[in-house]
Amino acid sequence: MSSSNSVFAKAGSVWSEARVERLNALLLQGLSASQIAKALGGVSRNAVIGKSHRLGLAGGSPPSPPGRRATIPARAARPRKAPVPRCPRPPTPEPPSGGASAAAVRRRPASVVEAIGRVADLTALPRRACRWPIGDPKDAAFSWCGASAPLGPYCDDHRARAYRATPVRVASGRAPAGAGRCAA
DNA sequence: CCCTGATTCGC
DNA sequence: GCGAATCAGG
Repeated sequence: MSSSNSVFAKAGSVWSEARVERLNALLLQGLSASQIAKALGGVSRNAVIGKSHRLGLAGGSPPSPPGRRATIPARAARPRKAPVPRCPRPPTPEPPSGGASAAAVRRRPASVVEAIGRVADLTALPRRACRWPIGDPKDAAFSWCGASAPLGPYCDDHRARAYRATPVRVASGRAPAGAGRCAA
């Protein structure tokens, strides 16, 4: 049974857990696929989009902001080789209930820095401060690490999680939003 | 022409 | 599952 190599994305894979975390964080911030792609590095914008779709964070077509697609998804991609009559697409059941989804609150900043400036008041985070997103950016309690990160965008603790695919979970799990603070 | 995301298919 | 290619719109 040589099933497909469904080896889940782990350390070593393109999308490690840490990578996916960043992808989610940046996506929630409203960064564009290209921005995220460049932020992560090594991945193309299409890769980011594809991954976001697989994660279930399929954009959401923000109709409000100027530009950025506002069309129906009933478009057929290029006929690569054969028209292969696939199954008819379901009329996309709309789950409008519950709270606002990630795509519902996404904004459209021009850059990461801009996103940081608007989401959280990081006026005190000019440089060498850990930029690890804590909690949901859309949450009022959202905050950034802010610990000393002289070697990179993240502090020692988060750097390990960002660059290493080792999900070093804290003893009691993850720190709750708001309480996210790195011991400087 | 630039950008964006969405979709599909092949690997 | 991942990503290039392509489409489509602003």
